[in-house]
Amino acid sequence: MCHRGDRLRTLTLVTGRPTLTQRRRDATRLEIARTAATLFAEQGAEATTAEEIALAAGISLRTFYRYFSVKEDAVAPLLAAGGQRWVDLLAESAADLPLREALERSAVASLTPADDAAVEAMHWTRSLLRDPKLDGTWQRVHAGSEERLRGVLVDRCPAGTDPLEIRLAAAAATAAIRVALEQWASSDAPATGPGSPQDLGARCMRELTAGLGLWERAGGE
Amino acid sequence: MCHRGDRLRTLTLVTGRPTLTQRRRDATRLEIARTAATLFAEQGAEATTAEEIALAAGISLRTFYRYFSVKEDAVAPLLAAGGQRWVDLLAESAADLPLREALERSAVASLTPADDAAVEAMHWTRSLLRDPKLDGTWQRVHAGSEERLRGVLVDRCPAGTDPLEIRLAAAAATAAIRVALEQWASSDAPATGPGSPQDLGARCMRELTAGLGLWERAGGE
DNA sequence: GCCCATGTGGCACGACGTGCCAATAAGTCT
DNA sequence: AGACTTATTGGCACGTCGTGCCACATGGGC
Repeated sequence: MCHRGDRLRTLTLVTGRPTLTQRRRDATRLEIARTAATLFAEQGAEATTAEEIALAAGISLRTFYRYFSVKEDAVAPLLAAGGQRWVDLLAESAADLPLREALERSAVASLTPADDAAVEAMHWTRSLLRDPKLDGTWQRVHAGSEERLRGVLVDRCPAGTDPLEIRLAAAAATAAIRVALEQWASSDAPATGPGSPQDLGARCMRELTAGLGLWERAGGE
Repeated sequence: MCHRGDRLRTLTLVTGRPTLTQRRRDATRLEIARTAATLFAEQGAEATTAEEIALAAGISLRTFYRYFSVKEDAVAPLLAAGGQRWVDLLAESAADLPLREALERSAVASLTPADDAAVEAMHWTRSLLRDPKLDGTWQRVHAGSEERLRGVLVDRCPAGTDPLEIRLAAAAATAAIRVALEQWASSDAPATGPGSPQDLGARCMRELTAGLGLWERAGGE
């Protein structure tokens, strides 16, 4: 009745950190993701076989499919990192900041590359976004972001807020990020300055969230 | 130098109608789609093989893949019909009607079932929408709608309108329809009345398009 | 009748993703 | 330390997917 897994899960609750093995899993996940991103950028996702990725990452094909259930999803951790950062920033943002403001600020912040590595990551993202085979993965990543965003919004809004309004707000904000990144990826604009993701993101976010009814009822004032 | 295909294409331009063979193709396409929808609704897309659909539709597996490049896309014509109707209605709508109004009216109209067959079609749509395997197809259908919508919007806006604004308007409107239909599909609400697609659609459309800058500049006053 | 374009079926093939089992690595307990 | 349990890995086989290729049928224009 008392399995080892339970104890580990308890440990996680106590220390507030994932297990060692769990962190190892995430590390290899990331390593596979980087390997896959390189190959996808070089020759396209279509021409890259799952076995190729697996061998390049130093694992067997079977193990690869234990980390990712679909070949294209191998780059999902990379594509999802930005969105993850976004909702994390929002969740940590000051509670007295108007929600709409907080939403836009965290979005812009997450779209602003902090260092050279982040700039490079954005250029990887661009080439991945241009690959039609990775469209499905890209959509799935956004669906995930939207869902997590909804969770955060629920926490910041008074209980009993119309779920549809929250859903619409999450959809609008996610669409803003999506359009901004797709627009940037299809252009030749640099990673910073006019035409950059944070520039487009701010404009898109402002327009798409301007008419939402959620702000009136749940300002967070 | 003068192939038969050229003549047929010319014919199409003259009569304004698709070729006979083209219409036949579309007819079988629809028949396959209906067959697939039935099977998917019965046993789920996962458990349905492409060969099964093909045989049930009276064609070979090889021919099936000449009509649809992906198994799940076999139901795309059904899922796309509503969106198609939507942008068609918008394109035909009175040019002096304010654009935002026209957008909402055509959306609601396309979401309102005209007869019993349409009601039944909506219930099919619901069960298809609940199948996680069909998510990708659903997204692709919406991407297609969004693109056609952009085309119509470009026509109705003065030349030189900021493409980003048009893109945002198309994204917002498409998101409204998507959210409305997904919300309805995940509920038990009937096809008409409160909680129905046209009810939700109107609310979603109003909120999501309220803050767009496109209307100020291109009212169609 | 012939001709040519298009649509169809059959077959083989590489790739995908999964179930299963045996071998190994990692972590726990005494 | 050693015995024991649990998680992770690799290998193999299997069904399905989607495509390239070729041979055959249909159907309309000459």
